[in-house]
Amino acid sequence: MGSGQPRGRGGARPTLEEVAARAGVGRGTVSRVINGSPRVSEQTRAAVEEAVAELGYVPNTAARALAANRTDSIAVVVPEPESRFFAEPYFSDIIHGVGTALADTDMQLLLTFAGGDRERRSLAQYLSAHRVDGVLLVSVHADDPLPDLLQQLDIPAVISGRRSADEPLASVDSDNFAGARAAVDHLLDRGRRTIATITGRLDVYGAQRRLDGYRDALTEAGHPVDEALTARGDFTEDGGRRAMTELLARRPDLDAVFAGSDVMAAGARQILREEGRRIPDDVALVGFDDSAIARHMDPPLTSVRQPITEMGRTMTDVLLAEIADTRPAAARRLARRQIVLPTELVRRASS
Amino acid sequence: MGSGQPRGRGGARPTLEEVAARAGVGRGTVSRVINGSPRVSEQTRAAVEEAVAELGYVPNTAARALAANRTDSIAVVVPEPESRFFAEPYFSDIIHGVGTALADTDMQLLLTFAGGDRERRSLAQYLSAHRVDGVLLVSVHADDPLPDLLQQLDIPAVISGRRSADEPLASVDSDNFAGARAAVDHLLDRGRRTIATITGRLDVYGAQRRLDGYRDALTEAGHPVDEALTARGDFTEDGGRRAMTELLARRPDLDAVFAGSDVMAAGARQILREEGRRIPDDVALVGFDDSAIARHMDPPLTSVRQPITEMGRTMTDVLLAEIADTRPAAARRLARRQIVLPTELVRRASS
DNA sequence: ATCACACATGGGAGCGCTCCCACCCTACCC
DNA sequence: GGGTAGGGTGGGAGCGCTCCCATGTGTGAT
Repeated sequence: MGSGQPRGRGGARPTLEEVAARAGVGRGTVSRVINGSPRVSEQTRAAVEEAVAELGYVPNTAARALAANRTDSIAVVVPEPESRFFAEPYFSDIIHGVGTALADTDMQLLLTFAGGDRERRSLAQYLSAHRVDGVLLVSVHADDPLPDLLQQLDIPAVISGRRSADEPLASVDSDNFAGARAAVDHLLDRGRRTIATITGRLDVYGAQRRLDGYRDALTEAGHPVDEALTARGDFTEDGGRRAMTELLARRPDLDAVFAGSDVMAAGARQILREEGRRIPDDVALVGFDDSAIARHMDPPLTSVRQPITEMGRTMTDVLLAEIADTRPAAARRLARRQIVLPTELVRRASS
Repeated sequence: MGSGQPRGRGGARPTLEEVAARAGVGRGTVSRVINGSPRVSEQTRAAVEEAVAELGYVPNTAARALAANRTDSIAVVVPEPESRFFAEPYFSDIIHGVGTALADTDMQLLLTFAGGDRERRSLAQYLSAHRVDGVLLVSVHADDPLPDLLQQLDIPAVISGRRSADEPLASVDSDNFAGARAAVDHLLDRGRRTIATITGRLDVYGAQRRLDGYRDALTEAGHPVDEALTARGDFTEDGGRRAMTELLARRPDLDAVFAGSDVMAAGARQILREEGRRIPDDVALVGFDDSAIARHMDPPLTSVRQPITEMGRTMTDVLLAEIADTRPAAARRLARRQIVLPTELVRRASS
């Protein structure tokens, strides 16, 4: 169909101007229709829409971005070197949630990879230059410069895994504290009394909160918190093994372990088995994340489920709201939302 | 530093023109320097680079895209409704590989979610309108209209998981055939003689190739292929369970199972255990994918590892090469590359 | 000294859109 | 009947860049 000389790959695509000509109206009117402005009469709108359909017109994003100074796209910053983020199921699920939230809009999703601190610093400039409308930050370290830079540049951003209790950026987290409490309460219910914990890296706020929850549950139940029952891991399987070995050496009488992640629980399980401890008969084991590992472990692992997909969706919703917010920067700053989503204990055979 | 009235969020950013003024040269010259053209004298280049550094200039992507009719970005199409793609470890690893390959370039990565066929159809138009420079297609069904549409629109694309032996698009796959052969050869080596297989959905070409490899290994070893030993799964755990139940009913004497995916192997394992068959003593089990599940299963699952991250990297390299190729469409079509990457058998306790 | 040519450079003309101002026309009011 | 809104509309003026042509400017051959 249609001839006209093709201009590069994909052939020529109709422009706003051509739609306007076809519909017998001006450029401005077509623009108004495309952008859903109410200031267009019903019949004009119909005529334009018909022309759009006939020509198969789709607006040119680049031109729109240039003229309107917005990109209709947001970026997810992927902390590349950290395998934890790429580890199951975090990454996929977050992205899935983001995708779901974005499906209703015509926003695009950009994936950017941040390496070390140097790269992160240049990334901030990069992001602002590319005029991404907003940024989703996941799994950020306490000393990461990126969040502050984004705030300084006044680029809307939402963080998952807040850096501290008073995170200045909008944030969405799961309730690590309550999740840990539920896990430990469950172990107490099961009659366990010597409950150890393997923590994640404590410079990750969420890991600290899980430890807090563990302590709180014990204290509230009237049990003293024995520091010998706390071992520090680093979210890796190997760290889980080391921590478990340590715990067993310090307190051979322990009868339960709450691990700050499923992966660490897997490492712990291996040591427990090597040492001849039966799960759950001798030692009950509970993890955190409810990843695929938990379901397939032997015995299947009781774990605290985080609503990760929902976190991705919520983050996106919050970000879109921030982007849409046209009030002055100060007002926007005050309105920043800190959202905490509930966790859920999934009981399986390991406890 | 600098005043000037800010224009929207993020403040005003320097333009090419300002850099040119600062360096005392014309716009064209700055453009040449930015884009690495050789037709600039050494000292002019130095002057421009200094001005760029002083001003912290970063080119405006939208303007560049509009003027040059290219976007410096590629899209990964995510087949959203299929959980298989989001399942461990495919998605993360592919993306990881793509990110690695993109790190050396200044290309951006766009994630687009394709729902049903309708959405996919409109997506093609969308992609061409957004002027993505190229598209990465993963996990495509035999009857997906998107690949053909992309070809029709002459948008560079690379597919992973080719649809058939004569895939017209450039493709990158792992060697499913050889991987399956290696798995079955390994079982034969172990002295197993009644080897069953659980296939994935056979409208996925890779699943068919795995079945082919299974048959080929048996035939070559002088064993007849017994159709009763082949059961069809669908890549899900539940499908694995159903297939295993079927197989056990048909051939209670089987002594090994080659599953077309780790997830299906997990399902099979569950049935085997319920039926009182010990792994590997009574029945040896081998999976495909070498996912986290395989490492954490009990006993750890022997599995065929696919170099998924490398596939992502290779796909991206091929795509970038296609984008850079300026020859006429016909010549480009002829040069399309079909790459097959080697798999590797990872031996664990299940066999 | 003259011509030719390559190389380096400046800047006009757009890319396709949004924004906004000016304009027109049709009520509606005094 | 004239004045006044105000909704509806057209189109100029950019957004910041690349492309390309025109214009120097220096070098070597004639």
